[in-house]
Amino acid sequence: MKTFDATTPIYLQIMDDIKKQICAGHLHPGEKLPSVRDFALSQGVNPNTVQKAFSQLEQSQLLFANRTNGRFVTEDKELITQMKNEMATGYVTEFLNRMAEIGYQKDHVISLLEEYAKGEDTDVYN
Amino acid sequence: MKTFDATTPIYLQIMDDIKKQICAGHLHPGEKLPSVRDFALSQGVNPNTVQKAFSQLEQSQLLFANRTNGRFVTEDKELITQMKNEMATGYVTEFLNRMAEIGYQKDHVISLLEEYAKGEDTDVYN
DNA sequence: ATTATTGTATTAGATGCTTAATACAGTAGT
DNA sequence: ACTACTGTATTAAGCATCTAATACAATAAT
Repeated sequence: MKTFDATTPIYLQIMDDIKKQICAGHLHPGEKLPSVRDFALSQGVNPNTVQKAFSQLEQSQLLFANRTNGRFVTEDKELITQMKNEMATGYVTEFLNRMAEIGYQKDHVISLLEEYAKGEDTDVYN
Repeated sequence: MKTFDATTPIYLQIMDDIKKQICAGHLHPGEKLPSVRDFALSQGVNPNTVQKAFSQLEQSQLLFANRTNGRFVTEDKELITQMKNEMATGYVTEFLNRMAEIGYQKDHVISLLEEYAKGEDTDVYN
């Protein structure tokens, strides 16, 4: 049972979660996903909402479906690393843009980040 | 005439824009804002949408309204710097969380950022 | 005083997201 | 063959957002 941000469509948040889990390696290439119904149950949302998220991820080749066998993560590792890079650069540019919009130039941003990096270090992967 | 993200309510985007402009110093304490109608016209949205955004910013003390004289930016500079800090730390933590979620620990993030910082430097303020 | 401009309120309709309740088709497991 | 599970599709309802068209109240400008 996850909590969702009320200001963003749930199906988009589900898509984002799955993409992140694939990027992070928590979902492996070829791995089977829960069924639409099970996933909906576990997230506390309607199966239709999950179906919408899954089918859109399928359109972008990240998932593929066997008619009655279930849905699986793509086995195209190249596609996955590509997506990971795109998401990373997207986050970076969005972050720098936002910081610039409120008056922080890049030097300040980096100093700020270095402080935060010293603070805690709760990384598990890599 | 701005462009809005189709996946986020317009009134929230307007609120965010104004908050950023106040943080960046593009809108000064006590400065008068365009009228609801003018602002709506300039942004290509409905006056009701602007009214919603403005009135919510008023609730958080960032703006105040004179019944028929218009709307103005708060003159509480302390409040503004406080908001700026909150937004900055919010952006930083959100950014680091996102990067961690896709498998980048903080060391990598900083290296990445330093590359981007070298690339371009289009800062105008500070 | 009159006019124009301000914020504010109301009603109605269109659209997208979400839920709910079903139903159908294909296939793995038995 | 039968059962259970899979993805998929459809219809209806509720809700928030957005737009549109007005209207009212208060005041600055004239």
